[in-house]
Amino acid sequence: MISKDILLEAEAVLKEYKRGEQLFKEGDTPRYYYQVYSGEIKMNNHNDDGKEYIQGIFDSGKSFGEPPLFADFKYPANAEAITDARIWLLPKDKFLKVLEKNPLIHHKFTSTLALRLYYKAMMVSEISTQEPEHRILRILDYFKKNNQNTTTASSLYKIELTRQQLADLTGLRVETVIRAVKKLEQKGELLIKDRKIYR
Amino acid sequence: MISKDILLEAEAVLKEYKRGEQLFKEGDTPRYYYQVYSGEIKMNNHNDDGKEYIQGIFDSGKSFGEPPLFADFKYPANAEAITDARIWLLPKDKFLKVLEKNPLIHHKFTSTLALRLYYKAMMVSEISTQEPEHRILRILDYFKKNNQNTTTASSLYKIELTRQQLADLTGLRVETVIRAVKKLEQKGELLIKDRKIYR
DNA sequence: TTCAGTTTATGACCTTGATCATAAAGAAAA
DNA sequence: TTTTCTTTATGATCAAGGTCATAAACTGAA
Repeated sequence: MISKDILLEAEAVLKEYKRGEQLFKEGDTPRYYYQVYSGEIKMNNHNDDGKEYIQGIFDSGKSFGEPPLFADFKYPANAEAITDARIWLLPKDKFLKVLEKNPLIHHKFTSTLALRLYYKAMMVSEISTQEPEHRILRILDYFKKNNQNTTTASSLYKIELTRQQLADLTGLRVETVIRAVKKLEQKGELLIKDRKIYR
Repeated sequence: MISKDILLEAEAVLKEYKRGEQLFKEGDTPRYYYQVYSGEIKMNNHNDDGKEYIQGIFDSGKSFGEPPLFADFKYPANAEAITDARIWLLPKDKFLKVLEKNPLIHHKFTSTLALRLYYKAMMVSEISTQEPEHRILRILDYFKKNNQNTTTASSLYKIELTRQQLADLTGLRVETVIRAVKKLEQKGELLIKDRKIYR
């Protein structure tokens, strides 16, 4: 995340996207650094018959799509607005200059990449070896740990994801997620209130 | 990858490991930067009933296990010697100092992380949405692209992986890989000579 | 307050890749 | 040059999760 003043100084612009609009697609050449000002963005892939895999969901303050700026490759996934959103766009060369001038910011990005790698290593291992309930608990715990408002000291965390999103994040089908979530509720591993999942 | 003279200057030591020996395991606190001098190392996870997932295989010149040094988390996977190996070990703090003093090296690592993220994004999407033959071709092409000796201009690349390793990299079973590989040979997508796969 | 769209829910059936068993070919070690 | 271990191979069976169909609950816009 780059602070507003540095973004402005580097001449970043705030662009609006409508719900469902695509920011870039798999295979595109990366030209900008993207940082969410408001709204939610997802990065995803589709296989030939349309099945979706969600690589990540990014909200206020989060950046996305930087990796190819560091290593010079095409986008491996699409970016799409989940809700109406406003996004900071900073051209690639200006972004790299900001990093050069600010070693601390550079270090922050390296650390962000490391954390994303952790998430992906976890997910790919879960998806390739674990069964539905295990996968779901894992991702719920991950979201809880990383999005838990530290002020909200409640031990119960509300999952702000639909069953479909949960499915597309874990490589499962909606029906499977629905059934697994119910099973997990019976086992006391989570709570369902007003159709929302709490963990 | 850090050059030999910088490694020596930072007082890195060369440690020997026997085939099958473990360098560190999931959950351990990271203390060193690791770089392969000779031999091969794999990073992997096991689920409760022993099924393995291989996160990556690293040979001469490659480093591994750095992400947790940048963002301060425990190892998400084990590291194990596939063959007898000699590995450079550099204590975490000395490694970070090397990066501070050498922005170019720091940038190189950021770029390495970005590339690994690309690999993982590709694999997790493949594993969660694509069928066996597709997954296998994808990883074969990835290895071909990234390990192809540029001098060996031959368009045929020899895969130096067993069917079992291919299975553990793609979340499949050996039998499935064997059958899929044969199917792919029939379709002319690859070649089998002396049990080795060429693509 | 009706209507369209989204999300959750549930049952029946099916398909793919896992599992299990067994064996042969190669490679490595004794 | 046997013996042991690893790797590849192949058939039979099974089960988990996908697929399909249908519907109810909820949301939000007209």
